[in-house]
Amino acid sequence: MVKDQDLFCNGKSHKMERFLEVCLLLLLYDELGYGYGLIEQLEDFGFSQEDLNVSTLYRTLRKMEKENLVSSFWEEGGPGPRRRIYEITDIGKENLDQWVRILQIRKARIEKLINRYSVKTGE
Amino acid sequence: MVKDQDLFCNGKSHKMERFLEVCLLLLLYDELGYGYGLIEQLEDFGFSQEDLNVSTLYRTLRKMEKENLVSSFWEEGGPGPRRRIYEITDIGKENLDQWVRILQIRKARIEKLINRYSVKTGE
DNA sequence: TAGACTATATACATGATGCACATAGATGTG
DNA sequence: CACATCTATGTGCATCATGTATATAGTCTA
Repeated sequence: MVKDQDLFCNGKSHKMERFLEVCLLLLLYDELGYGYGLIEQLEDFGFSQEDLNVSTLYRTLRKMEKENLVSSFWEEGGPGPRRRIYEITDIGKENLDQWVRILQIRKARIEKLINRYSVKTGE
Repeated sequence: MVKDQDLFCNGKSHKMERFLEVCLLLLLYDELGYGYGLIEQLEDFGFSQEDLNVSTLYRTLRKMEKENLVSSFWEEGGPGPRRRIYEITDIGKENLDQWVRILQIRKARIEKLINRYSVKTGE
């Protein structure tokens, strides 16, 4: 019983479909970024270091580039291993705008459900 | 360009992971229900008739029963084809409670992102 | 009795994500 | 110099939730 609850509340259920993608767009809207470096910045959006899957991060960035939401280039002469620097495109900015609208709808739907539940359980 | 936008905003992107499941738990928390009949009630939670996938609905209910979140029985002597009536279990109620907590976290994360975006775009 | 409607369900495909592992250059240490 | 460690990027396979298409079967109505 306790085991199942633990499993259920282990943080994996907190994931939201394509939320990472939107966060990345917003971060890159501010400034250039590269995969490994974005990990820290993602903590602000509720992604813990353990939570966040590095493979998913890189895969997502590559996918976003295929869809022309971001573009990338190799950093010249920085310290350490070379970095692929990402930059948001105009299409990416439009896309972000649409995502925010979608998230507003999601938020409203969640709010409605929470309210209906709290009414039932006696506020 | 317009085609891509249409594709992006066609409602499919409004889906939220396992949100249907939580809505079903809440509806069955109120009263007994059966698959086909629940479709109408789901409109309250932002599922349009077109949107909502009947296969997904039935599949989800069966899955929930396997996990002992709901139990079911065949209706006796009602009108029309026989209905499988679903009922929430105690485990289902606990589960719903946990889901609501998760949704509160999701909501907070979405809010934070929306706020950061609107600050950037000039409120 | 033929067709439409109600109702439930399965088979196959897709898309997002997680886990494990591969690669490779940079840096530090004995 | 040799070796381990850290930074950084990526791929292959598995899983999970969902969508599409289709199957089945009883009921109601013209």
